[in-house]
Amino acid sequence: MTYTLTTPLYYVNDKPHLGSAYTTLACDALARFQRLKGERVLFITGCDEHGQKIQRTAEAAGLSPQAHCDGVSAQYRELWDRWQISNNRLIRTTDPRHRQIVEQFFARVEASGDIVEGRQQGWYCVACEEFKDDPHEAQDPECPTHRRPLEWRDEVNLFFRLSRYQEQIEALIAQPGFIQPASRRNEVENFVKQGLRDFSISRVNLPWGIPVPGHEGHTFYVWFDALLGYITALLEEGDAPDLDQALSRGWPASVHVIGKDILRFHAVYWPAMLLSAGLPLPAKVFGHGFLTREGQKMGKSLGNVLDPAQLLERCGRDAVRWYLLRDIPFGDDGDFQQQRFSDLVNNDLANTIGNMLNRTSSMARRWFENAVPPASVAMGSDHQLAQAAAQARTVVLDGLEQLEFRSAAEAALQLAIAANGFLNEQAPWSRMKQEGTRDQVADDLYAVLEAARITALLMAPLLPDLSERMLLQLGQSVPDSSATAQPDGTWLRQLEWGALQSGAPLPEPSPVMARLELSEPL
RNA sequence: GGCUCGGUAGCUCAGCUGGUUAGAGCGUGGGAUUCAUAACCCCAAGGUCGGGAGUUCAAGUCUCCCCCGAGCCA
Repeated sequence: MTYTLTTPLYYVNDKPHLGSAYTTLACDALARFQRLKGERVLFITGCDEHGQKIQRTAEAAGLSPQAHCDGVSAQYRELWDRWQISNNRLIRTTDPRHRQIVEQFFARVEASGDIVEGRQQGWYCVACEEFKDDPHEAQDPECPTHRRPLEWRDEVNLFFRLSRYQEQIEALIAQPGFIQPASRRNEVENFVKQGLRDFSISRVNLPWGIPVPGHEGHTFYVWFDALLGYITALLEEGDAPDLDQALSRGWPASVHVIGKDILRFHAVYWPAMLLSAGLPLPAKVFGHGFLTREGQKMGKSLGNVLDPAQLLERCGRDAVRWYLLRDIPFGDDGDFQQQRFSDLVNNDLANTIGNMLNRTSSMARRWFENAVPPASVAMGSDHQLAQAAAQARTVVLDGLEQLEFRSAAEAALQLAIAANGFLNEQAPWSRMKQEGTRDQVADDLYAVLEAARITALLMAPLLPDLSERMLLQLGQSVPDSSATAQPDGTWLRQLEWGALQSGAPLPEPSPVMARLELSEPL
Protein backbone atom coordinates (compact mmCIF):
# COMPACT_ATOMS: atom_id res chain seq x y z
CA MET A 1 0.00 0.00 0.00
CA THR A 2 1.48 3.30 -1.09
CA TYR A 3 0.89 6.50 0.80
CA THR A 4 0.21 8.96 -1.98
CA LEU A 5 -0.10 12.60 -1.09
CA THR A 6 -0.38 15.62 -3.29
CA THR A 7 0.00 19.35 -3.21
CA PRO A 8 -2.17 21.19 -5.68
CA LEU A 9 -0.68 21.47 -9.12
CA TYR A 10 0.23 25.12 -8.98
CA TYR A 11 -1.04 27.39 -11.68
CA VAL A 12 1.92 28.85 -13.52
CA ASN A 13 0.31 32.18 -14.11
CA ASP A 14 2.89 33.84 -11.90
CA LYS A 15 6.00 33.01 -9.94
CA PRO A 16 5.59 30.93 -6.78
CA HIS A 17 4.22 32.71 -3.74
CA LEU A 18 4.38 31.99 -0.04
CA GLY A 19 1.04 30.23 -0.01
CA SER A 20 2.32 27.57 -2.38
CA ALA A 21 5.44 27.19 -0.32
CA TYR A 22 3.35 26.79 2.81
CA THR A 23 1.30 23.97 1.34
CA THR A 24 4.38 22.30 -0.02
CA LEU A 25 6.30 22.54 3.24
CA ALA A 26 3.44 20.98 5.13
CA CYS A 27 3.23 18.15 2.62
CA ASP A 28 6.94 17.67 2.87
CA ALA A 29 6.70 17.25 6.64
CA LEU A 30 3.88 14.78 6.19
CA ALA A 31 5.73 12.85 3.51
CA ARG A 32 8.86 12.63 5.63
CA PHE A 33 6.85 11.45 8.59
CA GLN A 34 5.20 8.69 6.61
CA ARG A 35 8.52 7.55 5.19
CA LEU A 36 10.14 7.50 8.60
CA LYS A 37 7.34 5.29 9.81
CA GLY A 38 8.23 2.91 7.04
CA GLU A 39 5.50 3.69 4.51
CA ARG A 40 6.16 3.67 0.82
CA VAL A 41 5.42 7.27 -0.05
CA LEU A 42 4.60 8.95 -3.31
CA PHE A 43 4.74 12.67 -2.77
CA ILE A 44 3.36 14.52 -5.75
CA THR A 45 3.55 18.15 -6.64
CA GLY A 46 3.50 19.87 -9.98
CA CYS A 47 2.29 22.60 -12.23
CA ASP A 48 -0.99 23.27 -13.95
CA GLU A 49 -0.17 24.92 -17.22
CA HIS A 50 -3.19 25.18 -19.48
CA GLY A 51 -6.05 27.60 -19.82
CA GLN A 52 -6.93 30.96 -21.14
CA LYS A 53 -5.30 32.87 -18.36
CA ILE A 54 -1.94 31.33 -19.10
CA GLN A 55 -2.37 31.98 -22.76
CA ARG A 56 -3.05 35.63 -22.15
CA THR A 57 -0.27 36.07 -19.65
CA ALA A 58 2.15 34.57 -22.12
CA GLU A 59 0.88 36.79 -24.90
CA ALA A 60 1.25 39.84 -22.72
CA ALA A 61 4.85 38.88 -22.08
CA GLY A 62 5.47 38.24 -25.74
CA LEU A 63 6.11 34.57 -25.20
CA SER A 64 4.62 31.41 -26.52
CA PRO A 65 2.49 29.72 -23.89
CA GLN A 66 4.92 26.83 -23.77
CA ALA A 67 7.90 29.09 -23.26
CA HIS A 68 6.09 30.92 -20.53
CA CYS A 69 5.19 27.67 -18.76
CA ASP A 70 8.71 26.37 -19.11
CA GLY A 71 9.99 29.47 -17.41
CA VAL A 72 7.60 29.53 -14.50
CA SER A 73 7.62 25.82 -13.84
CA ALA A 74 11.40 25.97 -13.75
CA GLN A 75 11.07 28.52 -10.98
CA TYR A 76 8.90 26.12 -9.05
CA ARG A 77 11.33 23.32 -9.54
CA GLU A 78 14.19 25.46 -8.40
CA LEU A 79 12.31 26.73 -5.38
CA TRP A 80 11.42 23.24 -4.23
CA ASP A 81 15.01 22.18 -4.72
CA ARG A 82 16.23 25.00 -2.59
CA TRP A 83 13.73 24.24 0.12
CA GLN A 84 14.84 20.62 -0.15
CA ILE A 85 11.32 19.43 -0.67
CA SER A 86 11.28 15.67 -0.83
CA ASN A 87 8.71 15.34 -3.58
CA ASN A 88 8.90 12.18 -5.66
CA ARG A 89 7.20 13.75 -8.65
CA LEU A 90 6.86 17.11 -10.24
CA ILE A 91 4.23 16.72 -12.90
CA ARG A 92 3.55 19.32 -15.55
CA THR A 93 0.24 19.17 -17.32
CA THR A 94 2.01 19.98 -20.57
CA ASP A 95 3.87 16.69 -20.24
CA PRO A 96 3.05 14.73 -23.43
CA ARG A 97 2.09 11.69 -21.39
CA HIS A 98 -0.51 13.69 -19.56
CA ARG A 99 -2.45 14.24 -22.76
CA GLN A 100 -2.79 10.53 -23.26
CA ILE A 101 -3.92 9.95 -19.71
CA VAL A 102 -6.54 12.65 -20.10
CA GLU A 103 -7.75 11.10 -23.34
CA GLN A 104 -8.06 7.67 -21.80
CA PHE A 105 -9.83 9.02 -18.78
CA PHE A 106 -12.21 11.02 -20.93
CA ALA A 107 -13.02 7.93 -22.96
CA ARG A 108 -14.16 6.18 -19.81
CA VAL A 109 -16.28 9.08 -18.70
CA GLU A 110 -17.80 9.37 -22.13
CA ALA A 111 -18.49 5.66 -22.19
CA SER A 112 -20.39 6.06 -18.93
CA GLY A 113 -22.72 8.40 -20.74
CA ASP A 114 -21.65 11.35 -18.67
CA ILE A 115 -20.65 13.66 -21.50
CA VAL A 116 -23.33 15.73 -23.17
CA GLU A 117 -23.34 18.78 -25.39
CA GLY A 118 -24.88 21.88 -24.00
CA ARG A 119 -24.97 25.56 -24.44
CA GLN A 120 -23.03 27.55 -21.92
CA GLN A 121 -24.08 31.10 -21.64
CA GLY A 122 -22.98 33.48 -18.97
CA TRP A 123 -20.37 35.72 -17.47
CA TYR A 124 -16.93 34.25 -17.25
CA CYS A 125 -13.97 35.21 -15.11
CA VAL A 126 -10.74 34.35 -16.84
CA ALA A 127 -8.80 34.72 -13.62
CA CYS A 128 -10.97 32.14 -11.87
CA GLU A 129 -11.45 30.17 -15.07
CA GLU A 130 -15.04 29.86 -13.98
CA PHE A 131 -18.52 30.88 -15.00
CA LYS A 132 -20.20 33.09 -12.46
CA ASP A 133 -23.87 32.67 -11.70
CA ASP A 134 -25.87 35.65 -12.92
CA PRO A 135 -24.24 38.69 -11.34
CA HIS A 136 -26.58 41.49 -10.31
CA GLU A 137 -25.60 44.25 -12.60
CA ALA A 138 -26.38 43.47 -16.19
CA GLN A 139 -23.80 46.03 -17.23
CA ASP A 140 -20.07 45.57 -16.78
CA PRO A 141 -20.18 42.99 -14.02
CA GLU A 142 -16.92 42.17 -12.35
CA CYS A 143 -15.57 39.16 -10.54
CA PRO A 144 -16.03 39.52 -6.80
CA THR A 145 -12.74 37.85 -5.99
CA HIS A 146 -10.57 39.30 -8.70
CA ARG A 147 -12.38 42.59 -9.16
CA ARG A 148 -11.86 42.30 -12.84
CA PRO A 149 -14.44 42.60 -15.60
CA LEU A 150 -16.30 39.44 -16.49
CA GLU A 151 -16.56 38.38 -20.08
CA TRP A 152 -19.78 37.33 -21.72
CA ARG A 153 -19.64 33.85 -23.23
CA ASP A 154 -22.14 32.06 -25.32
CA GLU A 155 -20.82 28.81 -26.64
CA VAL A 156 -21.61 25.19 -27.14
CA ASN A 157 -19.55 23.14 -24.70
CA LEU A 158 -19.30 19.62 -23.52
CA PHE A 159 -20.80 19.08 -20.12
CA PHE A 160 -20.03 16.56 -17.49
CA ARG A 161 -23.20 15.20 -15.94
CA LEU A 162 -22.35 15.99 -12.38
CA SER A 163 -26.03 15.99 -11.49
CA ARG A 164 -26.08 12.23 -11.74
CA TYR A 165 -23.77 11.97 -8.77
CA GLN A 166 -25.77 13.95 -6.28
CA GLU A 167 -26.41 11.09 -3.89
CA GLN A 168 -22.98 9.57 -4.10
CA ILE A 169 -21.29 12.88 -3.43
CA GLU A 170 -23.59 13.58 -0.53
CA ALA A 171 -22.69 10.23 0.96
CA LEU A 172 -19.02 10.83 0.35
CA ILE A 173 -18.78 14.18 2.07
CA ALA A 174 -20.83 12.85 4.94
CA GLN A 175 -17.99 10.47 5.70
CA PRO A 176 -16.26 11.80 8.80
CA GLY A 177 -12.66 11.96 7.64
CA PHE A 178 -13.11 12.85 4.01
CA ILE A 179 -13.11 16.62 4.19
CA GLN A 180 -10.75 18.09 6.73
CA PRO A 181 -10.67 20.11 8.79
CA ALA A 182 -14.24 19.22 9.68
CA SER A 183 -15.13 22.87 9.96
CA ARG A 184 -14.93 23.22 6.21
CA ARG A 185 -17.29 20.39 5.55
CA ASN A 186 -20.36 22.52 6.16
CA GLU A 187 -19.51 24.74 3.33
CA VAL A 188 -19.30 21.96 0.83
CA GLU A 189 -22.35 20.24 2.25
CA ASN A 190 -24.30 23.39 1.77
CA PHE A 191 -23.19 23.76 -1.76
CA VAL A 192 -24.04 20.18 -2.63
CA LYS A 193 -27.40 20.35 -0.92
CA GLN A 194 -28.54 23.01 -3.33
CA GLY A 195 -28.31 20.50 -6.11
CA LEU A 196 -25.36 19.71 -8.29
CA ARG A 197 -25.47 21.05 -11.78
CA ASP A 198 -23.65 19.71 -14.79
CA PHE A 199 -20.54 21.67 -15.52
CA SER A 200 -18.83 22.36 -18.75
CA ILE A 201 -15.55 20.61 -19.30
CA SER A 202 -14.53 22.03 -22.63
CA ARG A 203 -13.87 25.37 -24.21
CA VAL A 204 -14.04 26.37 -27.82
CA ASN A 205 -11.59 28.70 -29.54
CA LEU A 206 -9.00 28.13 -26.90
CA PRO A 207 -5.90 26.66 -28.49
CA TRP A 208 -3.88 26.44 -25.24
CA GLY A 209 -5.35 23.25 -23.89
CA ILE A 210 -5.65 19.56 -24.56
CA PRO A 211 -7.89 18.83 -27.53
CA VAL A 212 -10.98 16.81 -26.76
CA PRO A 213 -10.86 13.65 -28.87
CA GLY A 214 -13.78 13.37 -31.28
CA HIS A 215 -14.95 16.91 -30.68
CA GLU A 216 -13.33 19.20 -33.18
CA GLY A 217 -12.54 22.64 -31.89
CA HIS A 218 -12.89 21.79 -28.21
CA THR A 219 -10.13 21.78 -25.68
CA PHE A 220 -10.50 20.54 -22.13
CA TYR A 221 -11.46 22.95 -19.42
CA VAL A 222 -8.34 23.58 -17.42
CA TRP A 223 -9.68 22.07 -14.21
CA PHE A 224 -10.68 18.82 -15.88
CA ASP A 225 -7.19 18.48 -17.19
CA ALA A 226 -5.41 19.68 -14.06
CA LEU A 227 -7.05 17.29 -11.62
CA LEU A 228 -6.03 14.40 -13.80
CA GLY A 229 -2.46 15.53 -13.35
CA TYR A 230 -2.55 13.73 -10.01
CA ILE A 231 -2.94 10.49 -11.90
CA THR A 232 -0.42 11.19 -14.63
CA ALA A 233 2.05 12.02 -11.90
CA LEU A 234 1.85 8.48 -10.63
CA LEU A 235 3.69 7.21 -13.70
CA GLU A 236 7.30 6.32 -13.25
CA GLU A 237 9.98 7.46 -15.58
CA GLY A 238 9.90 4.62 -18.07
CA ASP A 239 6.20 3.82 -17.79
CA ALA A 240 4.00 3.81 -20.83
CA PRO A 241 1.37 6.53 -20.69
CA ASP A 242 -1.37 4.15 -19.75
CA LEU A 243 -4.13 4.95 -17.30
CA ASP A 244 -4.18 1.55 -15.64
CA GLN A 245 -0.44 1.54 -15.37
CA ALA A 246 -0.53 4.91 -13.66
CA LEU A 247 -3.23 3.83 -11.26
CA SER A 248 -1.28 0.78 -10.25
CA ARG A 249 1.55 2.99 -9.04
CA GLY A 250 -0.32 4.37 -6.08
CA TRP A 251 -3.96 5.19 -6.54
CA PRO A 252 -6.08 6.17 -4.68
CA ALA A 253 -4.35 9.05 -2.99
CA SER A 254 -4.27 9.04 0.77
CA VAL A 255 -4.67 12.78 0.91
CA HIS A 256 -4.94 15.80 -1.32
CA VAL A 257 -3.61 18.80 0.57
CA ILE A 258 -5.00 22.01 -0.86
CA GLY A 259 -5.82 25.60 -0.03
CA LYS A 260 -9.35 26.15 1.11
CA ASP A 261 -10.23 28.03 -2.07
CA ILE A 262 -10.18 24.95 -4.24
CA LEU A 263 -11.98 22.64 -1.90
CA ARG A 264 -15.02 22.30 -4.10
CA PHE A 265 -13.05 21.10 -7.05
CA HIS A 266 -11.41 18.43 -4.96
CA ALA A 267 -14.27 17.36 -2.78
CA VAL A 268 -17.07 17.45 -5.32
CA TYR A 269 -16.07 17.65 -8.97
CA TRP A 270 -13.04 15.43 -8.76
CA PRO A 271 -14.68 12.55 -6.91
CA ALA A 272 -17.60 12.66 -9.34
CA MET A 273 -15.22 12.46 -12.27
CA LEU A 274 -13.51 9.49 -10.69
CA LEU A 275 -16.81 7.78 -10.01
CA SER A 276 -17.80 8.26 -13.60
CA ALA A 277 -14.59 6.66 -14.77
CA GLY A 278 -15.06 3.83 -12.29
CA LEU A 279 -12.00 4.67 -10.25
CA PRO A 280 -11.46 4.64 -6.50
CA LEU A 281 -11.68 7.89 -4.57
CA PRO A 282 -9.02 9.66 -2.53
CA ALA A 283 -9.30 9.02 1.18
CA LYS A 284 -9.06 12.61 2.30
CA VAL A 285 -9.06 16.18 1.15
CA PHE A 286 -7.42 18.61 3.53
CA GLY A 287 -8.12 22.30 2.93
CA HIS A 288 -5.74 24.47 4.87
CA GLY A 289 -6.07 28.18 5.53
CA PHE A 290 -4.47 31.24 4.04
CA LEU A 291 -1.65 33.39 5.28
CA THR A 292 -1.89 37.07 5.85
CA ARG A 293 0.99 39.30 6.78
CA GLU A 294 0.87 41.55 9.81
CA GLY A 295 -2.89 41.36 9.64
CA GLN A 296 -3.20 42.26 5.99
CA LYS A 297 -3.85 40.29 2.89
CA MET A 298 -0.70 39.87 0.85
CA GLY A 299 -0.96 41.32 -2.58
CA LYS A 300 0.86 43.17 -5.26
CA SER A 301 -1.30 46.21 -4.83
CA LEU A 302 -0.29 46.48 -1.17
CA GLY A 303 3.31 45.68 -2.03
CA ASN A 304 3.59 43.43 1.00
CA VAL A 305 4.20 40.13 -0.68
CA LEU A 306 6.65 37.86 1.09
CA ASP A 307 8.74 36.12 -1.49
CA PRO A 308 9.43 32.53 -0.44
CA ALA A 309 12.80 32.47 -2.17
CA GLN A 310 13.97 35.56 -0.31
CA LEU A 311 12.55 34.34 2.94
CA LEU A 312 14.53 31.15 2.58
CA GLU A 313 17.64 33.04 1.65
CA ARG A 314 17.54 35.35 4.65
CA CYS A 315 16.19 33.08 7.35
CA GLY A 316 16.93 29.54 6.39
CA ARG A 317 14.85 26.43 6.08
CA ASP A 318 14.54 25.56 9.74
CA ALA A 319 13.33 28.95 10.82
CA VAL A 320 10.60 29.27 8.25
CA ARG A 321 9.39 25.72 8.53
CA TRP A 322 9.29 25.96 12.28
CA TYR A 323 7.34 29.17 12.33
CA LEU A 324 4.76 28.10 9.79
CA LEU A 325 4.24 24.61 11.14
CA ARG A 326 4.55 25.33 14.81
CA ASP A 327 2.60 28.55 15.13
CA ILE A 328 -0.27 28.25 12.71
CA PRO A 329 -2.86 25.56 13.24
CA PHE A 330 -2.92 23.75 9.93
CA GLY A 331 -6.38 24.31 8.55
CA ASP A 332 -6.91 27.74 10.05
CA ASP A 333 -5.90 31.01 8.52
CA GLY A 334 -2.67 32.37 9.87
CA ASP A 335 -0.88 35.66 10.14
CA PHE A 336 2.81 36.03 9.42
CA GLN A 337 4.27 38.39 12.00
CA GLN A 338 7.91 39.13 11.78
CA GLN A 339 8.44 39.84 15.47
CA ARG A 340 6.74 36.66 16.48
CA PHE A 341 8.61 34.77 13.79
CA SER A 342 12.00 35.68 15.19
CA ASP A 343 10.81 35.37 18.80
CA LEU A 344 9.67 31.82 18.27
CA VAL A 345 12.66 30.75 16.26
CA ASN A 346 15.07 32.18 18.78
CA ASN A 347 13.26 30.99 21.87
CA ASP A 348 12.28 27.54 20.72
CA LEU A 349 15.07 26.51 18.43
CA ALA A 350 18.13 28.48 19.46
CA ASN A 351 17.54 28.93 23.19
CA THR A 352 15.46 26.03 24.35
CA ILE A 353 16.54 23.26 22.04
CA GLY A 354 19.93 24.38 20.77
CA ASN A 355 21.21 25.56 24.08
CA MET A 356 19.97 22.48 25.89
CA LEU A 357 22.05 20.30 23.64
CA ASN A 358 25.01 22.61 23.80
CA ARG A 359 25.19 22.92 27.56
CA THR A 360 24.70 19.23 28.16
CA SER A 361 27.14 18.09 25.57
CA SER A 362 29.85 20.37 26.89
CA MET A 363 29.37 19.13 30.46
CA ALA A 364 29.44 15.53 29.37
CA ARG A 365 32.59 16.07 27.38
CA ARG A 366 34.31 17.93 30.13
CA TRP A 367 33.66 15.42 32.89
CA PHE A 368 33.29 12.16 31.01
CA GLU A 369 36.11 11.95 28.52
CA ASN A 370 34.30 13.48 25.54
CA ALA A 371 31.73 10.75 25.55
CA VAL A 372 28.21 9.85 26.58
CA PRO A 373 28.36 9.22 30.34
CA PRO A 374 27.57 5.80 31.79
CA ALA A 375 23.98 5.43 32.94
CA SER A 376 22.19 3.18 35.36
CA VAL A 377 18.98 4.64 36.77
CA ALA A 378 18.62 6.90 33.76
CA MET A 379 18.15 3.89 31.52
CA GLY A 380 14.89 3.01 33.22
CA SER A 381 11.62 3.78 31.51
CA ASP A 382 10.30 5.21 34.76
CA HIS A 383 12.86 8.01 34.76
CA GLN A 384 11.01 11.33 34.62
CA LEU A 385 12.55 12.27 31.29
CA ALA A 386 11.82 8.83 29.89
CA GLN A 387 8.22 9.45 30.72
CA ALA A 388 8.31 12.88 29.19
CA ALA A 389 9.86 11.39 26.08
CA ALA A 390 7.20 8.71 25.83
CA GLN A 391 4.52 11.33 26.19
CA ALA A 392 6.09 13.54 23.54
CA ARG A 393 6.42 10.62 21.21
CA THR A 394 2.75 9.78 21.47
CA VAL A 395 1.61 13.31 20.84
CA VAL A 396 4.03 13.91 17.97
CA LEU A 397 3.11 10.71 16.15
CA ASP A 398 -0.55 11.35 16.65
CA GLY A 399 -0.34 14.97 15.61
CA LEU A 400 1.56 14.26 12.44
CA GLU A 401 -0.85 11.50 11.50
CA GLN A 402 -3.69 14.02 11.77
CA LEU A 403 -1.78 16.80 10.00
CA GLU A 404 -1.81 18.73 13.25
CA PHE A 405 1.69 20.01 12.82
CA ARG A 406 1.35 22.53 15.56
CA SER A 407 0.60 20.09 18.32
CA ALA A 408 3.36 17.83 17.06
CA ALA A 409 5.86 20.67 17.13
CA GLU A 410 4.79 21.79 20.56
CA ALA A 411 5.09 18.31 21.98
CA ALA A 412 8.64 17.94 20.70
CA LEU A 413 9.50 21.31 22.15
CA GLN A 414 7.91 20.31 25.42
CA LEU A 415 10.41 17.51 25.80
CA ALA A 416 13.29 19.93 25.47
CA ILE A 417 11.69 22.20 28.05
CA ALA A 418 11.36 19.28 30.43
CA ALA A 419 15.00 18.42 29.89
CA ASN A 420 16.12 21.96 30.62
CA GLY A 421 14.03 22.03 33.75
CA PHE A 422 15.45 18.74 34.90
CA LEU A 423 18.96 19.99 34.35
CA ASN A 424 18.33 23.04 36.48
CA GLU A 425 16.82 20.92 39.23
CA GLN A 426 19.73 18.52 39.33
CA ALA A 427 22.38 21.17 38.74
CA PRO A 428 25.16 18.77 37.84
CA TRP A 429 27.62 21.68 37.73
CA SER A 430 27.10 22.10 41.51
CA ARG A 431 27.28 18.39 42.20
CA MET A 432 30.58 18.10 40.42
CA LYS A 433 32.05 20.35 43.05
CA GLN A 434 31.22 17.79 45.70
CA GLU A 435 32.67 14.37 46.37
CA GLY A 436 30.95 11.12 45.48
CA THR A 437 28.34 12.50 43.15
CA ARG A 438 29.91 11.45 39.90
CA ASP A 439 27.51 8.56 39.29
CA GLN A 440 24.55 10.79 39.85
CA VAL A 441 25.89 13.40 37.46
CA ALA A 442 26.58 10.74 34.86
CA ASP A 443 23.03 9.53 35.10
CA ASP A 444 21.54 12.99 34.88
CA LEU A 445 23.61 14.02 31.89
CA TYR A 446 22.81 10.77 30.16
CA ALA A 447 19.11 11.39 30.65
CA VAL A 448 19.30 14.85 29.19
CA LEU A 449 21.40 13.75 26.24
CA GLU A 450 18.91 11.01 25.61
CA ALA A 451 16.06 13.48 25.74
CA ALA A 452 17.95 15.62 23.26
CA ARG A 453 18.40 12.68 20.94
CA ILE A 454 14.72 11.88 21.03
CA THR A 455 13.79 15.52 20.56
CA ALA A 456 15.96 15.55 17.46
CA LEU A 457 14.35 12.43 16.08
CA LEU A 458 10.87 13.71 16.77
CA MET A 459 11.71 16.88 14.89
CA ALA A 460 13.01 15.01 11.87
CA PRO A 461 9.82 15.29 9.80
CA LEU A 462 9.33 18.94 10.69
CA LEU A 463 12.89 20.23 10.59
CA PRO A 464 15.08 17.69 8.86
CA ASP A 465 18.10 19.99 8.82
CA LEU A 466 18.11 20.92 12.47
CA SER A 467 17.35 17.35 13.39
CA GLU A 468 20.37 16.22 11.45
CA ARG A 469 22.68 18.75 13.06
CA MET A 470 21.50 17.70 16.50
CA LEU A 471 22.00 14.03 15.81
CA LEU A 472 25.45 14.62 14.42
CA GLN A 473 26.28 16.63 17.51
CA LEU A 474 25.26 13.60 19.53
CA GLY A 475 27.35 11.32 17.37
CA GLN A 476 24.28 9.56 16.07
CA SER A 477 23.35 8.33 12.63
CA VAL A 478 20.75 10.33 10.78
CA PRO A 479 17.60 8.76 9.35
CA ASP A 480 16.95 9.80 5.77
CA SER A 481 13.39 11.04 5.62
CA SER A 482 13.65 11.83 1.93
CA ALA A 483 14.53 8.31 0.91
CA THR A 484 11.68 6.50 -0.72
CA ALA A 485 12.77 3.15 0.61
CA GLN A 486 13.08 3.31 4.35
CA PRO A 487 13.89 0.29 6.48
CA ASP A 488 10.65 -0.54 8.19
CA GLY A 489 10.11 1.17 11.47
CA THR A 490 13.75 1.97 12.20
CA TRP A 491 12.88 5.45 13.23
CA LEU A 492 10.13 4.24 15.53
CA ARG A 493 12.57 1.91 17.23
CA GLN A 494 15.12 4.66 17.61
CA LEU A 495 12.52 6.65 19.45
CA GLU A 496 12.62 4.20 22.33
CA TRP A 497 14.22 5.49 25.49
CA GLY A 498 17.68 4.17 26.25
CA ALA A 499 19.00 3.64 22.74
CA LEU A 500 21.80 6.13 23.28
CA GLN A 501 25.05 4.24 23.87
CA SER A 502 27.09 5.15 26.91
CA GLY A 503 30.70 5.68 25.97
CA ALA A 504 29.88 6.82 22.46
CA PRO A 505 32.12 9.75 21.54
CA LEU A 506 30.60 13.22 21.56
CA PRO A 507 31.89 15.63 18.94
CA GLU A 508 32.92 19.10 19.98
CA PRO A 509 29.75 21.13 20.38
CA SER A 510 28.92 24.17 18.35
CA PRO A 511 25.55 25.88 18.26
CA VAL A 512 23.12 23.87 16.13
CA MET A 513 20.81 26.80 15.62
CA ALA A 514 21.82 30.40 15.19
CA ARG A 515 19.63 33.14 16.48
CA LEU A 516 17.72 35.06 13.89
CA GLU A 517 18.67 38.71 13.84
CA LEU A 518 16.30 40.59 11.58
CA SER A 519 17.24 44.21 11.78
CA GLU A 520 15.20 45.14 8.74
CA PRO A 521 11.72 44.14 7.66
CA LEU A 522 11.62 41.11 5.43
C1' G B 1 -30.49 38.63 1.63
C1' G B 2 -29.63 33.13 3.42
C1' C B 3 -26.15 29.98 5.88
C1' U B 4 -21.45 28.85 8.48
C1' C B 5 -17.44 30.12 11.64
C1' G B 6 -15.12 33.48 14.89
C1' G B 7 -15.01 37.91 18.66
C1' U B 8 -11.40 35.13 26.01
C1' A B 9 -4.84 38.73 29.23
C1' G B 10 -0.59 43.87 25.05
C1' C B 11 -0.14 39.70 20.87
C1' U B 12 -1.50 34.48 19.04
C1' C B 13 -4.74 31.25 20.89
C1' A B 14 -6.70 26.61 24.70
C1' G B 15 -11.03 26.22 27.42
C1' C B 16 -15.00 18.67 25.97
C1' U B 17 -21.14 17.16 27.28
C1' G B 18 -22.67 24.43 32.07
C1' G B 19 -19.90 23.54 38.41
C1' U B 20 -14.04 25.16 43.09
C1' U B 21 -9.73 31.49 42.88
C1' A B 22 -10.74 31.64 33.61
C1' G B 23 -5.44 28.74 31.25
C1' A B 24 -0.77 28.33 27.81
C1' G B 25 3.04 30.45 24.77
C1' C B 26 5.15 35.08 23.32
C1' G B 27 5.86 40.08 25.21
C1' U B 28 6.59 42.90 30.03
C1' G B 29 8.56 43.20 35.30
C1' G B 30 11.28 40.75 39.19
C1' G B 31 14.26 36.71 41.36
C1' A B 32 17.80 32.68 41.18
C1' U B 33 22.00 30.59 38.70
C1' U B 34 26.76 30.07 35.86
C1' C B 35 27.00 24.02 32.67
C1' A B 36 25.49 26.82 28.17
C1' U B 37 24.13 30.43 22.13
C1' A B 38 23.39 37.78 27.25
C1' A B 39 21.17 31.36 26.98
C1' C B 40 18.43 27.99 30.94
C1' C B 41 15.20 27.76 35.60
C1' C B 42 11.58 30.12 39.03
C1' C B 43 7.97 33.93 40.30
C1' A B 44 4.66 38.06 39.27
C1' A B 45 1.40 41.70 37.02
C1' G B 46 -2.27 41.89 33.27
C1' G B 47 -8.87 39.68 31.40
C1' U B 48 -16.49 43.48 33.20
C1' C B 49 -14.50 35.99 28.68
C1' G B 50 -17.82 41.68 22.01
C1' G B 51 -22.74 44.19 24.19
C1' G B 52 -27.64 43.31 26.28
C1' A B 53 -31.59 40.24 28.08
C1' G B 54 -33.05 35.34 29.62
C1' U B 55 -32.91 29.93 31.47
C1' U B 56 -30.50 27.76 35.95
C1' C B 57 -28.80 26.63 42.67
C1' A B 58 -24.70 27.66 39.04
C1' A B 59 -22.88 30.33 32.19
C1' G B 60 -16.89 32.06 28.82
C1' U B 61 -19.71 27.32 28.31
C1' C B 62 -27.25 26.90 26.89
C1' U B 63 -31.50 30.38 24.45
C1' C B 64 -32.87 35.08 22.10
C1' C B 65 -31.58 40.00 20.24
C1' C B 66 -27.79 43.40 18.74
C1' C B 67 -22.66 45.02 17.22
C1' C B 68 -17.94 43.67 14.74
C1' G B 69 -14.81 40.41 11.59
C1' A B 70 -14.01 36.24 8.05
C1' G B 71 -16.00 32.84 4.63
C1' C B 72 -19.59 30.08 1.47
C1' C B 73 -23.98 30.56 -1.34
C1' A B 74 -27.41 33.82 -3.74
